[in-house]
Amino acid sequence: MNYEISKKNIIIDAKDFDLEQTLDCGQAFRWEKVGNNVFEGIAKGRFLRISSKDGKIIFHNTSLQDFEQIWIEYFDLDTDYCAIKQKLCADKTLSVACDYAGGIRILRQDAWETVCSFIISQNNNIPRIKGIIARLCENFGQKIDGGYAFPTAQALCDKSIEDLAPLRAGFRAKYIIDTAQKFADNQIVCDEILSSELELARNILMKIKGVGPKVADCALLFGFYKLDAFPKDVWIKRVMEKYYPDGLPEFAVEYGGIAQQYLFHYERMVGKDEK
DNA sequence: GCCCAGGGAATCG
DNA sequence: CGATTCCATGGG
Repeated sequence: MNYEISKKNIIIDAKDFDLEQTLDCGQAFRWEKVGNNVFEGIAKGRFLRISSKDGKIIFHNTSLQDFEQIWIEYFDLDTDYCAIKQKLCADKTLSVACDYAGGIRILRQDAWETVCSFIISQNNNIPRIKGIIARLCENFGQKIDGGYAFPTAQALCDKSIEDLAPLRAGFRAKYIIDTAQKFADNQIVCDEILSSELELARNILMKIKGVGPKVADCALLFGFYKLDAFPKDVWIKRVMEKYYPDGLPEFAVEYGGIAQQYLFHYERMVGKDEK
């Protein structure tokens, strides 16, 4: 990973990395756009301000240690997205979709945080999901420099539905508590899921109340880095009927999750363009 | 199989 | 403006 250090900032090439596409695409819910090409958020218990300018990405006020130990992994900077895109773009539709959304990177987020977040995401919209998660962190997360960390499973496992009332999470509150208990007492072991193949990993996660196929696949893609996980929401179901009635082309399956992201945003952009 | 849960955003009339 | 629709999952 090539970088340069300028004052307290770390700067990299923004090749295959669009901040807005990556941070505002519904894979993570704790990033806020605070200006043109400037985002702030908290991940892995750290606050970060990150911006882009003139083909560069700038990690503000970041130590080399945090960059190397946290952010390279989180933003998946050692993965060659150019090569993956080349593979996927052999398909015509994917090639067009890639032109719209080719700057998306799949973040390597915390597994527990991701499962919990996508349970909250079910039957819900992004602004409200962000609100519930923000209140979850403020109420139960550790105070850190710049905000609140995502609460641990241990911090939530002994809570009642009434305790979670301030979140206004609705019927999802009971699922959050059930999930926290399963993570806290090792009924769910992240390492087992990480080392399992997609189908098995899915079945493990779906033992959690509130985790169906869609939530499981989102968690596996965004929290367990299973790039072949292919979450099917209503948008993607439409895309599949329209372009791939017989399924994704075989060569795209191993990177199905990345393809899903390109197609998802392509379809939504086209919808907006038509208006 | 069908309806509902709990809520706010988006869209419609 | 108010009314309606949307959304993923589990339980009755």
